[in-house]
Order: sequence, then C-alpha cells, then structure tokens
Amino acid sequence: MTPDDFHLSSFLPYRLAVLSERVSRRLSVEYGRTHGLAVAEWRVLVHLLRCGAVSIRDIHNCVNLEKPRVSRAVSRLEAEGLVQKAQGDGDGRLVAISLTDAGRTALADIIPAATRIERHLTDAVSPQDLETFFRVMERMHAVLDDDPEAKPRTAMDLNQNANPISSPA
Amino acid sequence: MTPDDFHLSSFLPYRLAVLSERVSRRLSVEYGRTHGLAVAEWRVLVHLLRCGAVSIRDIHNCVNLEKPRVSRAVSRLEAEGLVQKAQGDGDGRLVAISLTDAGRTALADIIPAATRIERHLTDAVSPQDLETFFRVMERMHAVLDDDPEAKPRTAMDLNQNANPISSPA
DNA sequence: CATTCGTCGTTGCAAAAGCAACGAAAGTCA
DNA sequence: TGACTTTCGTTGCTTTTGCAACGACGAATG
Repeated sequence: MTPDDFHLSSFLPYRLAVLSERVSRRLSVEYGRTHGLAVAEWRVLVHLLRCGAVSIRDIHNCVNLEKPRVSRAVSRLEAEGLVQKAQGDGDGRLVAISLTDAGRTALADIIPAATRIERHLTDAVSPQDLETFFRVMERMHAVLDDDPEAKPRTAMDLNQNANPISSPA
Repeated sequence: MTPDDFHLSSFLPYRLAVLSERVSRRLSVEYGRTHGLAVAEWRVLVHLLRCGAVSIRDIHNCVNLEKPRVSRAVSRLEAEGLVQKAQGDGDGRLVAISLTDAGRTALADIIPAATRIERHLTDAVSPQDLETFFRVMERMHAVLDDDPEAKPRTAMDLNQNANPISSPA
C-alpha cells in the first residue's frame, strides 16, 4: 500500500465537509443576521412549520439534531417568542411545541431568502446533473445504511428517498 | 410567496450537511478508535504527509481549519509524538511542523482504511455519475466564489479544481 | 536606526456540542 | 396494586469551537 500520494483535497469526505460547511455558513449569514438564529433553531422552526405541534423527541428524530440540542434550541426559541410549549394531551411527559405567530412571521421572512440561496446553487447546474447529484447522494446514504459502523439515518431522511422496491404494495 | 410547503429534507444545504456529517462520523470511527484522532488532527497529519515541514499558517490555509484549531491540534499531536515542531529557519515566527516516524506509521495504518471507506462510497455509483457529482460540487463552489457574503475558498481547494481558462498562458 | 505596520502562533474567554445521567411519567407484568 | 422497565425532556459537566486580542517577530518607511 502506497498512501504517499493521498490528497486531502480529492478525498470525498473532506470535499463533502468543505462544501457543506461553506453552504451552511452562507445560509446562516442569512438567518443569523436577520433573526439571530443558529442552525439548530432554523431546523426546528422549519420542522414545526410542517408538522404543527410536536414533541422534542419527534424533532430529534426528524431533523438530525441530538436531543439536548433540540431541547436547548427550543428553549431559546421560546425565550424569543417564536415558539410555545404546551403540555401534551394524553402523555404527561410529552411537550407539544408549536410556532407562534411571531415564529410564522419570521419563517415567512427567512424561507424565501433561504430558497433563493438554494436556487442560486441549483441554477448553476443542469436539471439532469442535479438529478444525478441527488441520486449519488442517496446511493452513498444507502451504502452507509448497510454499514453497521455508521450511524443510522433518521426516519424522515429515509422516507424522503424511500426505495420504491421496499414500498408496501 | 407561499413557503408553507418548504421541506427540510429536500433542502440542499440540509441534505449536504446530513450526508457530510454521516460520512465524517463514519470515517472518524476509524481513526478515532484506532488512534484517538479527531477530524482536525487527521487533516493536519494528512497535510503534513504531502507537504513536509510547514507552518501553522500554511496548514490553516490548506485544510479548512481555523488557525487556533490548527494550533491546538498540532499541540495534541505533538504531545502524542506524531508530530514535531522546530524553529523556522529564516523567520523566527514560523514554526516548522513535520511528521515523526510514529506519525508516518499511524498514517500508514489509517490511510488505507480511510481510502477503503471512500471506495465503498464511490463504488456504489458509476464513474460517469461520480464525475458529474464532483462537477456539480465544483459548480456550487463557483457560485459561492462569486457571492460576497460567502467565505472565500482556501487556496488549495481552489487550485485543486482550477479553471483551465484562468490558468496562466 | 527608530517607528509603524503587518504577520505568526498562542491564549482567554464565552458559547456550543456531546455524552451520560437524572427525575418524572407511562407502560408491563405478576 | 406494586415492582420493574422504558421513554421523555432536562440538566451537569467536560471537551470543543470560534472569535478576538495578545505578545513576539519581521518588513517597510521615514
């Protein structure tokens, strides 16, 4: 084995990390400057917009954030009035978290900007290439799904790109 | 603007972050368990393998790590005997960091494993698709290069995918 | 030379991440 | 019902991160 010519800049995990971090950072400039949000808060807000009143556990299972991180993000959002907590109906442990009007307003402001940034990125490539791009990402996820050493994918990330073969008939 | 149907799981920055983090984590299982290394240490070691005796600043400019992070990573590596510091020849400020034999031995152990993981991922897609995948990544980088709000790319990441047109004649 | 400016590496410090463990509230099974 | 297990959300605590500022050294300018 001759690893002497191992180049970091052509190493797939490194490349992924660099691009991902650069994109995330560019995005966080947007919602950071305008609303003082961090990545965790942003993900929580977006998830709530789709799913209404949900528990911490549910958020954790959907947006790829550790449980304590979700808990603290929700606390911050609550302190800023973008989110409200309520006791779960049946289960006394569950907390029903939902957007406030202020939260919805903030999202209505941020989401267009976020979408615009995304479009800038995607408009630079052809639809076919973009489709290939996402397909490759999904294939890599599938490889990791079969790897016992890799962390499992969240339910939501799995369903998003569900394999048609494994769908119920 | 109707952002009501904004899906996090189909949002490009989120997807990138999730895949990148999953891959990085899988990789760090490898060099973490075997040699107790973190991402920063891993990047520093790999860079040293290619570039010999270099300064903190040079590492910082090449492997996408903040300067203090490089400094501390080097300290840790030095404490473990994988790296050695020497006074720079001409400039008294510069520190010449280089691999020790133990560092080279560690790399000789880790790099094959890392390459194997990378190959698992890339073998799952066709060479054409993989080529498209990297080309799309490069296009997105190019978009960010033109965005004044985005952090500039490191010199090394730029040269890696240098645009032939802008090469000196 | 002396002074000013820029650069190098390090350190301080406040914020965040990750992990384990906790109390509280179901669920389970006798 | 009572003991045991599991799950939920939170909190402690240690390590890490990121940013700014610092001292040390060199280069540039007068």
